[in-house]
Amino acid sequence: MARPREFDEADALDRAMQVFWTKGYEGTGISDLLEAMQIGRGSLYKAFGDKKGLFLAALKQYEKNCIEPGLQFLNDRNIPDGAQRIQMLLETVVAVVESDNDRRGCFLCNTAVDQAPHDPEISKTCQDMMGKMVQGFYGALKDTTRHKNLGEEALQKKAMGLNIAYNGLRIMVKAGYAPEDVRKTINTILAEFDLLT
Amino acid sequence: MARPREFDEADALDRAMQVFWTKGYEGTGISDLLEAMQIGRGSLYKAFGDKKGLFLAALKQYEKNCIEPGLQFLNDRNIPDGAQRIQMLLETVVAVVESDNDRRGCFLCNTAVDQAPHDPEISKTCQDMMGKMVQGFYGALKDTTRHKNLGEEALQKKAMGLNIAYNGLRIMVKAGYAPEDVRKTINTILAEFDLLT
DNA sequence: AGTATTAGGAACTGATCAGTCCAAAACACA
DNA sequence: TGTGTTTTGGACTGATCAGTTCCTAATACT
Repeated sequence: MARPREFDEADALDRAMQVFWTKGYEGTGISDLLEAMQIGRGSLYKAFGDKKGLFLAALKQYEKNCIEPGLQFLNDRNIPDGAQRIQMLLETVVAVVESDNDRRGCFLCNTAVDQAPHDPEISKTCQDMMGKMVQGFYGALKDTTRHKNLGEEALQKKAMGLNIAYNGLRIMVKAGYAPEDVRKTINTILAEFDLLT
Repeated sequence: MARPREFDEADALDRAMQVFWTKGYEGTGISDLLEAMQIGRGSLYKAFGDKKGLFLAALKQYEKNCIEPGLQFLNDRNIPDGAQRIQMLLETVVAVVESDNDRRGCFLCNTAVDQAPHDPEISKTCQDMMGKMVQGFYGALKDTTRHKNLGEEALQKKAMGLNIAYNGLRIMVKAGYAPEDVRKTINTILAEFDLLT
């Protein structure tokens, strides 16, 4: 018995995510969001509370749209060798630069760098999401012949190491390095972590 | 034949660097800078041009104050084993958290993430500075018994790999991870890169 | 002392910031 | 066709943004 919402919330959230991802939290104005989301001011504040609320919702949307598929890929037994899965995931980092000239990096990493230190709620969300990434690497590592005999703790540590390497690669891209340099570094990482196929 | 400057430029730059480092470019207002630098608006604009000019100068100051000493340390033969120098450098990343609860991370990494993609001049500066970091790791690697027999290219690649691991560790700190987790990851990195002493 | 030149600082610019308010609009139900 | 409830979007708020202007202060040189 009320007026129904005229916009699709998930759709609007996707657009908001893209804006925050591209311009960062501080770099994004409410007007940028309104334009991208194609909704009015009142609707935004009624649906998401305030800027930070919308940002957190967008971050969760990133988890659903980008992190979760990554995890599924890292645990996808259709590619039997986990090392190959890891290699393919790392190569997406450079692929998006080459195909779309997309240097926005990882929205999660970006947020960890520029917002997590200033807000405990965002900090906690970042740690949770990074924890999931680590578990993704862990799952892939368990499916490698070379490491399946390692203990659980050793695998966890290696997974954490891979995750910070992944984050570092994302920074390298944002700093502006050429795709071939990034690719070379990916190979180095794979070699050092004993993941060359 | 003119009025002399009343403030010390390097000193003011140090303070500006601290503010930008702590709050980021977008998060920093001119008023924040004026308060920290203890100078007036006119002086700031006369001496540094505009906000971006001041930021670039502060970034250079970071290079001089923080990057260069790091490079010297990585190449300091008073510690004969390069692997130990690398270990000690990585441990400073967690040490600043434990002693000062300083989670500002690396000003260079922060800038690469949130400003480099939006400004070619900053992008270039970031790449230059990261290149220096890589050369620092390279110098240390050359002083390790285990790797001195590696070819130059292999050493360069390993140095680049260490640099992105370093960047990843910085992100981990900013995300809010506990010092013991970071320390554990440092050990993992050292192990994977065959740098355990 | 007088003059040229630069530094300093406060008042001011228009633009933009996040957020609020409110009247009109659109629906469900009676 | 009312009536109650919620959405909508534009007008508006005061605060802050980066940057300019202009007058005074402080020096060096003649």
